[in-house]
Amino acid sequence: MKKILDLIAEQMRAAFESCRYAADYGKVTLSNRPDLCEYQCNGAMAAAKAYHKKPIDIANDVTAVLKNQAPDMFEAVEAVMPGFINLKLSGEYLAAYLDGMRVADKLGVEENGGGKTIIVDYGGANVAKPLHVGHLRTAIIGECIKRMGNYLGYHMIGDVHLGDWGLQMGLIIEELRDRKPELPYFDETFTGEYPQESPFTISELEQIYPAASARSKEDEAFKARAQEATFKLQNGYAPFRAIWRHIMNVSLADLKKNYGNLNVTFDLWKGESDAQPYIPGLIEDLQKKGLAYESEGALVVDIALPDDPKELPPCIIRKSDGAALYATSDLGTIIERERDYAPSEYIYITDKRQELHFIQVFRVAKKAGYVKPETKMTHMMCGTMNGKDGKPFKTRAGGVMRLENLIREIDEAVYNRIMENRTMDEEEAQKASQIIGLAALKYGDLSNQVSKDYVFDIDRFTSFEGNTGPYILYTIVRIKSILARYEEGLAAACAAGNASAAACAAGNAFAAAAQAQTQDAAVGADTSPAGNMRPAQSDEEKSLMLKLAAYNDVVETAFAEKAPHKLCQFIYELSDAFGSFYNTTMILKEEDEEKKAGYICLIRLVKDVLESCIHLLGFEAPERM
RNA sequence: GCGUCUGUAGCUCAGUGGAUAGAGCAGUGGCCUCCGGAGCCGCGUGCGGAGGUUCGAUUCCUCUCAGACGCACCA
Repeated sequence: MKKILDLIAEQMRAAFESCRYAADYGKVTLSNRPDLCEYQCNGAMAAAKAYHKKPIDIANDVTAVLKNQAPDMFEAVEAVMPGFINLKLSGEYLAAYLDGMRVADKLGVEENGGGKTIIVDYGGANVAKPLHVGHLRTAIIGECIKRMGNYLGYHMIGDVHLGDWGLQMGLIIEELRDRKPELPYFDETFTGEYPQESPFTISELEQIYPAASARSKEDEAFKARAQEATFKLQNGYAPFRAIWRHIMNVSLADLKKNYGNLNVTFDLWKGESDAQPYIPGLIEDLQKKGLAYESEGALVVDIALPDDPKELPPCIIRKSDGAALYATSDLGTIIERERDYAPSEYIYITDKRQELHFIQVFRVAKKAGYVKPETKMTHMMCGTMNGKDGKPFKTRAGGVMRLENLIREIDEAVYNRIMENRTMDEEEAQKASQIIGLAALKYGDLSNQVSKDYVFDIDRFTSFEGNTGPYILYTIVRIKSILARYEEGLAAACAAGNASAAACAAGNAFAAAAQAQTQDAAVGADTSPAGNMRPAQSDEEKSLMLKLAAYNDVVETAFAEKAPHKLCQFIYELSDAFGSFYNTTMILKEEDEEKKAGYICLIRLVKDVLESCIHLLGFEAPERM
């Protein structure tokens, strides 16, 4: 469906043109004075200079034409000093637009992605190290970007891009040697098949790594052994490769579980190790192209561009000891991705501290021609998650908070809130706490601008009041409850025989449609015949309807600007508009059945839009809370 | 030193080249013969500072102050 702003702007542009002004002045925006109008055009003021006329005269010319040109579209078209053109949409037009949304695929959001492939690199977990709060933001934001892109018709490929090739592997191997020297991996004379069974469980692994890491800081000899082991692993030493595969298997299963708990999934579980085969060729190629040269013993590539304000440090491709590093492996990964997917855009989502690294990698990739000039390469820089003290979030003891523990704390906080106010059986309360807790966590994060640091406040995020995830869910649950009662009412009326046959049929069909609606509200369209949208009867209803009509625009903008917080802001405003409407309108008590059906139709669309949005954000609503 | 990001209400955050800069929390007052009151409706204070561009700047530009982060062999 066309966006409502575009539909209005089409009329506005035509009106400017028929008054012999350039159509470009007919830009229409949402009003920033809702007390005066719903939409506005400021083009008359911009045009005043070009045509040497008073803005208000231009505005008057245009409004006169517009009124005749689209009499059914507007309830009011006004020219106001100094030259604003203020618009109010007609109730009929708005209702018809919402009816269109209701039955449209994806509630009227157009798929303009054209199936273009976009690779989203997010997550960035390290194998054998537990996920901690530092991994939270990128995972949540990346998942949302991926979902929005898919919804808009892009082919999004999410890659977790694991840190699976570093020193931590050598540390684990050597620690394992000391703990279990009897294992065949450490017997140099062993010639048989290495066991399929892993020599450690995930909980052992989680114990081994921190121990080894701590030890390496004090024990130089141990650290040297670990470095040696890492080197051997990277050069294909079979026993260590076997251990590495065990580490990978055990750790990956655990990571999948933990990301799963966050409703975060990846299409690819690639890692730095996958880039290794490309590195020798990469280095050779960069040298052959004359881009890489030796500097202070290392191999580097200059990345300067003519209009740089200041010279940027070159990108190091190979250390003076001959080892590859971060940038090298990211470039190797790009080569593989170009070969396998040739995406039209890359989106990397990481902590903002890596900005320089990505500037370097992007420039080398473009300069060497690994990535086409027109391919977009975007680095979404995330701010850090701080505690209430404004410093990076830590546990009470001052350590790094594990993600699992953070989630547990949130779920507990939500559980306590539920139990304060509701009686709910234990099992349902636990389940609801997890669903609501995830919403609290994700909404708390996503409602902030990506690039900014933000304060993580458990009490605020898990509050059921104000601009929070739980409040959004609460709105959805209330609507569900009303819809369920409406269905019951129809069924009861039918059974009692005091309703028309048509109403009964409508009721049954409505119930069937409700039943058929899938969990994935993001694609559901309302095909129930339970009445159509009706023109708004009150200011509250009109505001709600106007807000709904902005849905497709909001989703498009949120993705284009890579700004999930705009989606959050939208659903908060929509929930708020629903709250006002609900408070002033008796829905189920309405005696006029057609009117009532219209209300139901409206709130059902509100629910569908809200559910669709939270699905894009990456969480779901419970049935009750 | 250089660079990037960020300074908006007591706190946490939105926002725009245009009319009176918005929410939530906290504080305070009101609304239930009513569909979930975990709701709704009121009430106060603010664009770090100084210049410039513009008919109009919180928004764009320059300078300045403050904070966070980054500046070649970690990832």
